[in-house]
Formats: sequence, C-alpha cells, structure tokens
Amino acid sequence: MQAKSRAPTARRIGGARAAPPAATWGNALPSLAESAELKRNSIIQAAAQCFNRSGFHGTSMDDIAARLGVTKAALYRYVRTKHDLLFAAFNMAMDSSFANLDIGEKQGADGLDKLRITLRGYLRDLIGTLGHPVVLLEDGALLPEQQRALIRRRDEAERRFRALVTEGIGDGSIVACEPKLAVFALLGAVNWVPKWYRPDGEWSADELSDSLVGLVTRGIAARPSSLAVRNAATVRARIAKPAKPTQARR
Amino acid sequence: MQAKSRAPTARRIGGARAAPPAATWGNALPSLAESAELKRNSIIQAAAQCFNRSGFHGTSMDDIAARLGVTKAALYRYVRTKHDLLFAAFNMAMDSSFANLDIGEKQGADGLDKLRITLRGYLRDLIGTLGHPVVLLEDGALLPEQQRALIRRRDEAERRFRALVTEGIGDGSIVACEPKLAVFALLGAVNWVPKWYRPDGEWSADELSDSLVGLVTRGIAARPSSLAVRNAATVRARIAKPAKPTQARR
DNA sequence: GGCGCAAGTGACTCATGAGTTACTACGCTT
DNA sequence: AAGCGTAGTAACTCATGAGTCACTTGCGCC
Repeated sequence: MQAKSRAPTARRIGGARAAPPAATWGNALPSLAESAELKRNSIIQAAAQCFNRSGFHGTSMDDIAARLGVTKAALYRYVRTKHDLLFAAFNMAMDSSFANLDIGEKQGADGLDKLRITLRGYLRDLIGTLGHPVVLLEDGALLPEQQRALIRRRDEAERRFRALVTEGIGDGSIVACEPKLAVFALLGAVNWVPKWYRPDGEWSADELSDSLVGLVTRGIAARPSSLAVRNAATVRARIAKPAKPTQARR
Repeated sequence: MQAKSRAPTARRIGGARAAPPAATWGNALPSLAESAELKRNSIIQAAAQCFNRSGFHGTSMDDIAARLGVTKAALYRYVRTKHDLLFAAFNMAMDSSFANLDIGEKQGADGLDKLRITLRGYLRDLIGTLGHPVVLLEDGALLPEQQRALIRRRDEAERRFRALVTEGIGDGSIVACEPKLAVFALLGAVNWVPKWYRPDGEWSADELSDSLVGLVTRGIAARPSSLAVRNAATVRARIAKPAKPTQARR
C-alpha cells in the first residue's frame, strides 16, 4: 500500500531519479527545487537530441514533449521559451569545452598533449553523457542577445585552443602552422562527429574519441607517430581487396 | 533606342548573364529554355546561401525571393516546392564530390595524392561557386524519397573516398588507419569550413583549400612533411608572445 | 475529510509561412 | 494594332507551431 503511493504522475518527466522516495525528513532526495532542476536538465537534453536530428526550426515543442511522454504545456513550467532551450544546449557544449580546457591545460605535458587531452574529453562529452548538440550548427537561430553571449564564449574557447597550438609550436611538439586554421580544422572534425556517430554502432564513445583525436592531431604533430588501429587484421583484410576506384556495387 | 529595349523586368532574377541580347536568329544566346535554366540555378544558389545561414526551416521562400529581388510567387515558375530547392542544393554538392573524385582518381600519383586533389577541388567548389551549402547539415529536412536518393549518392561518394584511403595504405603513401574513420574526419573538417569561412576574410578560397587540405591529410600521410605556412613571419611573431594558457583578455 | 499546492492536461489564440490564383505588363509575331 | 505567351505581382488560403489559460488530479497536512 505504501508501495502503491509511488505510481502516479509526478515523475513522468525526469526518469533522472527513480522516485521521490518518501518523507520530508528523509531528505537526501531531490528536494523539490532540485528535482525541478533535474527535470529541466532532461528537457534540455531531449531538446538537444531533437535539435540535433531535425534542427531548431524543424523541431516543435510537441516533439520534445512527446519524447519525454508529456504534453507541451508541461514543459513551460520549467522553461520559458524554445529559444531558452537552444541557448541552454549551446551552453552545455561550451561548459564542456571550458571544463576540458581546464583539465587539458593542467594535465598535458606539452602543447600537443594538452590539446589532445582537451579534445578527447570534449568529444567524449559531445557524443557520450549528453546525446547532444550538433546544435553547434544552428547558432543563427539564437536570439540576438543570446547569440552575442554565446559568440563571446565560443571566441574565448577558440582563443584558448589556439593558445595551446601556439604553445605546442613553441615547445616543439607541434609543427609550424597557422594556429587559427589548425583549430578550425580540429574542431570541424570533432564537431562533425555527432552527424554520423551512432552509439550502438561500430565504435564505443571512448574508442572513437581516442582514435579520432589521435588521427586529426597527428596532422599537426611535430613528430607524427603511427596510429592506433583498433584491429590491424581488419585493415589488412580491407587492403587485400584490390580496391579499384569502386563505382561498382550499387 | 534599340539599347533601351533591355531595361525592363525580365532579367531581374538571373544576373547570371548580362542580357538576352537581341534576336531569334542571332541565337548563341540563352534560348528561353536555357535562360529559364539559368534562373533556376541562381535560385538554387541563393537558396543554398540562405539555408546555410538560417537552416532549411529557418529560411522562408520570401527570404530567398527577397535575396533575388523578386516575390515569392515568381520562384514557383522555376521550382515546384521548397524541398526541391534543398534537394537540388544537396545534389550540387554531390555533383561536385563526384566530379572531383573523377579528377583526383585520374590525376593523382598515389592514394594520398588522389585524395588531396579531390578534397582540394571539392572544398574550392564548396566555398566558391556553390553557395556554401552547409546544407549538408540538414539532410533530415528532406522528404523521405529525396533522402533515400541522396543517401545513396552520399554513400557512394564516401565509398570512393574510402577506396582512395585504402589504396594509399596499400601503396605506402598513407599510414595504417581505419579508412572509414579517416574519411569521416577529413570530410568533417572540410564540410565544417562553410560554417566559419568568410570570402572577404583573411584567406582566399584557393589559399584556404590548399592549406586546410594539406593540414588534415598530413594526419594520415605515411611520411608527413612540414606544412606550407602562408607567412612564416606571422607565425614566428605569434609564438614570440609567451602564450600563457591565456584566459586573459576578455 | 477538507484545503492547499504542485504537476499536468486539453483546448484555445495568434502569427508565420508554403503554396495558389486572379490579375497586370511587357514584348514579339503577324 | 490586335493578340498571344511569358514573367511577375498582390492578395488570398490553409496548416502548423509557439505560447497561454482555465481546468483536473493526486499528495501532504492539519
């Protein structure tokens, strides 16, 4: 009977926590305000996934609500406008950038190493914990003030990335190149990933992050090593086929 | 007086050709059907630019029409639906892929060289003649049948890219790697370019294509050389600054 | 065992945007 | 100079989607 008391409507949105267990004094539980925050986060995450699939304008609030098993109106208890969702999703990506820059700058042995650590972490976040956002592509959809704020953050992040490249050139770990261009290339390859990556596919998020970052940073490494290949046999097998310029095989 | 006859409404759209010069028998001129085709093309290009800026759903037919100095209804003489425009823009990018694959496969000395030639040509088209269709990002907006057709073409192109990588591994120009991953990384960096490239900016389309492709393909080159840097002095100057991990300078 | 409140719902308003249609203007032919 | 076809416009229809509001429902509390 007590067990029954947890069936009802309340926790349909979140899924973020099993249930608000029981009493007030039990505490150590999502304290109302907290649980609202949890729900808000799962809304943002769902939104990011929808945006990622269909774009900002191509996603309706009903879509997002449906994904959470709720009605549109419910969302508006936790979110003011659709633009807020986009903005929040963007900022999550930015938060990840900065957090991983902090880590990379601290832990890396030289410029190149710092860059690798940062990118790896960022990519892992991008395709891992949050199913999030190629939203990165829709910055034009933001409201003007939001866009300004976002661009400021993005520029700051890019500046720090470039600084790592410059540092690497200075300490000899990175070949002489244009840092700006290099960073655009690196971020392009990384930010493109959510476009094709499928979590249930051939690569795990970790494998992929390692391999991809290894591959792209090799392009600017002063002394490029060989690449980690997940399965040398596979590669050899593929090469065995003469590999005509294809066109065959519909 | 004869000169006057070319003022009026007809060629507002195109801009693609100066004017329909004069007579029927003069021919060697955009023969009605041809000039319709020209207009159609400039509509597609304008659409691609708009889509690039605001996304498919974020662009209205009025936007596209306005960019051409016409009203929406005029567009529908040359185009059946908005989706057709998206589809056409996609296909222009694909056409470029295939055309450049043809060239690269023919002219390249080895796998790596073929890949470089192809990518360079493709990127040049992407930011040059084509209206920068980052349209590439909005494939979800296509109608189901269009999407199927498009995906078929895209897969075919990717297969040919992968074949080049495999060939390169075989002939020793490319380091052992996973062709699939390598191609995704390369195309990611390249397809990302329209997101940040400004034609009136620091780099010309040619400079940029060369540098960027050089940089990203170095990541898989068996014997990576140094990079062509546009201006060594600039790079050195930048490195001169101690390049703390920044954060400074708002 | 009624009150208050937090969470959600269904049925709205209202704007925007795709596509259409009835009309105007021009130029070319005869 | 009358008539036809081509190019374009202004003013519509109609669907979709953001945001709102008046309402139900279940729970905790006295």
